[in-house]
Amino acid sequence: MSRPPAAREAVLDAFERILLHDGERAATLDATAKAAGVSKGGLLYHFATRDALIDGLVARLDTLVEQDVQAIEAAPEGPIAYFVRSSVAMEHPLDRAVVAAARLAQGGNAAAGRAIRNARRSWLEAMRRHVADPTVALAITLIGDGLYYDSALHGDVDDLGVDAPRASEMDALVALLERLATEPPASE
Amino acid sequence: MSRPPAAREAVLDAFERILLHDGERAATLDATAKAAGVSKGGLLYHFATRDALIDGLVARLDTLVEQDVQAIEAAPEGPIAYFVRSSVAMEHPLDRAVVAAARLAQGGNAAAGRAIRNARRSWLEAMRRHVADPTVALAITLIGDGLYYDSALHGDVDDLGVDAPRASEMDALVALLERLATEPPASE
DNA sequence: ATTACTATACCGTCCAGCCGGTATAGTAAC
DNA sequence: GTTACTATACCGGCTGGACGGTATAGTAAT
Repeated sequence: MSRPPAAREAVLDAFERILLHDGERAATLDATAKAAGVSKGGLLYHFATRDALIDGLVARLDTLVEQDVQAIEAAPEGPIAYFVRSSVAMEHPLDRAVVAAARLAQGGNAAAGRAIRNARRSWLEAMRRHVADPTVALAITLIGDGLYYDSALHGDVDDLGVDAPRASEMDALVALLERLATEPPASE
Repeated sequence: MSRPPAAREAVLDAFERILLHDGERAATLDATAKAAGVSKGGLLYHFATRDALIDGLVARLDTLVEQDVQAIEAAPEGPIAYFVRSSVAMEHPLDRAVVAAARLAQGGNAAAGRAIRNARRSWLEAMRRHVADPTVALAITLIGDGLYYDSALHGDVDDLGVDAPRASEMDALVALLERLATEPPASE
């Protein structure tokens, strides 16, 4: 084992970045290699096919989701606040990986689809563990999905402006959901 | 006008269908023409460029959204139930157009992005008109987005199975949201 | 005669994947 | 401690096919 691979992670980062910013159509091998500062041959050394590249990103997502579920359990501000707020934080590696994988899943890639479904299931289960009313747990995860969807519509990180929830709206939303979670399951 | 155009709508339908089912990468001019049962020349007769095709779909979405907002106001089951339930009905022309446009928006198309933002704004405004608490209105539209996002992850119409909300869950969700909407704005 | 197409051939560009080559570093015989 | 070899990491040019778009000649409904 002679040289540590420098290109591998750089390629994965670049692929993710292009998927976020410009969509799947733009995420070609050439564009990815260029953005990673790697030759095309170098890219293909690590990922022999485009599908292998996708698999690499999916593997990264899987581990990040696992970590996130643990973070939800351990969050000092509580699981609901942590989950809802983290669904709009597009600087976090997890959120970037989720949106990138979602783009690939929508392009028909099976592995990416499986990874996204797995993530959603993990989150729903985590919420169910902390919220008595399963309907409230469902509502919370759906709101998380909605926030992801919105974030994903603005390729750019800046200008979340017009329709993305403002800070005060997010505060009110978190407060509403936490109130619902502590209330008795109420009328059925 | 000597002959009514038969291919135009067929092309738009096919383009939408491929976008839903296989993603933007698959929605090429050749594939669209073939799926519409139209020659490539015939497609290009109506839509001179790929962007023109997208504009056609965007225009269709705009009118459907306008109609939907009126339907929300007039819905006999109430605006909330109508809005939430219609966000998972992927057989409706509106929902198909929304998801198709979302795919294009994520690919970086500006017109599609504008149309999606316009739709979201229209729905949020409609909910605000019918729900006293603006935070509840926001939560409802986010849940709508989340349901769209989920639907969009299954390219297929069938097999919404595993993680899509079941009928009973949807009933409970609608009941929860309607309870929230009629309750006083509560603790602030 | 105008409109709405079909069918086919073609062009330049882009893309996925392949391949021959190179650079670097560790291994080990002598 | 130099020589010989191997493995890993990467470069960059190439090819065949697909894609967006153009062009043209012809057909059929109104």
